[in-house]
Amino acid sequence: MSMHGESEVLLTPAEVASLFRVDPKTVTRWAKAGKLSSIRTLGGHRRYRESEVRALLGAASEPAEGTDKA
Amino acid sequence: MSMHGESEVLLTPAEVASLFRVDPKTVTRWAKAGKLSSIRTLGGHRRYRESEVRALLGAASEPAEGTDKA
DNA sequence: ACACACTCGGGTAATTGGGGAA
DNA sequence: GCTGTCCCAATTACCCGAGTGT
Repeated sequence: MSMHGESEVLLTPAEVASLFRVDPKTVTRWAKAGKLSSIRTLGGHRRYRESEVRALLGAASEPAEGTDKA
Repeated sequence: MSMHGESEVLLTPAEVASLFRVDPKTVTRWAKAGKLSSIRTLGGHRRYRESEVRALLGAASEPAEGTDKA
């Protein structure tokens, strides 16, 4: 066996949906809306980058950060 | 130049499956469907071209990039 | 030659995609 | 505007036993 250790970890729609506590269809909508990048299998199913999902999960919108607009 | 002549890097079904986050059997199905070229070992096992796999993996839709260029 | 992991083949559930409506 | 659920068709995942690769 060879070890390259260079692959990007991809997540299935169900995985992402589970992480966000939403329906898999909703994750699909996010991908369609361009809010989330997706890689397609040769059969057309979507795979998502774990790193990107994690980043989005970590992006909290607490009332003490972001833009002080209003 | 990046030609190795006939020394093309080949990947095993498990390798390709890992890259696409699918089951090795699914990769086999892609090969049967002609969506992916495969080379057979003398025993009948399939091997895949890394360059081809990489090219197919590059088909990712990104959210909104190239817009933040003020 | 032995052992172990992987891949082969076929068949059957589960998931996903797309559209549309609540 | 956003999400969850319905339909149906396609794709994918897991079951087995047997052969291959190192």
